[in-house]
Amino acid sequence: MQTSKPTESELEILHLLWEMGPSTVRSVNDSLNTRREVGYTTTLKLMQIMHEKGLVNRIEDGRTHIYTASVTQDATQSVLLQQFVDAAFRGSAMKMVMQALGNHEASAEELDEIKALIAQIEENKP
Amino acid sequence: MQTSKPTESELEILHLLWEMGPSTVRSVNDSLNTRREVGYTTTLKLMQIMHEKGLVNRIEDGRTHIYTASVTQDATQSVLLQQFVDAAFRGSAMKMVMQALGNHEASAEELDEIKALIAQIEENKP
DNA sequence: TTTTTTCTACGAAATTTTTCGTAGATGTAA
DNA sequence: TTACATCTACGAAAAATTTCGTAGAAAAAA
Repeated sequence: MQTSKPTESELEILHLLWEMGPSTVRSVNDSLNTRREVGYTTTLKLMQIMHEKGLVNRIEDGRTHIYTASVTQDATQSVLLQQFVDAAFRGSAMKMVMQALGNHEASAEELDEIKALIAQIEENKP
Repeated sequence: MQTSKPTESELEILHLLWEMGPSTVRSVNDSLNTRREVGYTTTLKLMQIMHEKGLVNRIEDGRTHIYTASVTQDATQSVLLQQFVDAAFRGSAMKMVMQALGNHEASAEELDEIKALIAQIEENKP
């Protein structure tokens, strides 16, 4: 069940749905507009397209529709990550990780988290 | 000097230029065609656009043009990575790294590399 | 020299993504 | 009830990206 890759705008909406849970077009549009100006029917159309693609579910509540993401954040990010690594790093996830670690100012806690994860991976395959 | 974000097709060509060094449109198109079918003038047009955007340099060698990438692989990947992390992980590079490490089967050597990098980062800011 | 191949320039078609206007239905306020 | 606000559906414009055809110049082959 390969979830189709969302476009950038669709991804923005997915993030809001993951964050806010079941939402109307109105509330999604309101949230979007705290970041940038978008017309209501623009958001509506996008969410209709996402529904056609199966990225979101919707139920009718009287006259309005309530939308929820039908793909999980983890699965979506996993697909996007894979495609990004292929396109930008020619498939080398490790090179990408190294670049990310190098660029980014990681806190001590974050580094500890990563070390713990690495230790765990190493345990599972000696 | 922020290098403009290349599109996916442009990125594909940049990878070839990074790999092959100075190249003609012909040789870039030949390489592309080992992966998928692309018309010669399609590649030509793309490289002309990339030249306008400043993504590549070119010099004339008689009738033909020789192209080279004018942006480095590291700088480009850095820009792309930043934008990808923003769009797909809401800015959390560490979450992305964790996901990448979790998804990907990393070899012992690769994990060692990462551990070394982390150790180095920790040294530089105690 | 004539023909054929190979190059760039250029414009525009085709495709994908984003944006919005309009219409019609339904609910809400006056 | 009438006027106004809000919702979906729909089509299509606008913008960004990708693709390719044609023309004309220059080189290579015949």
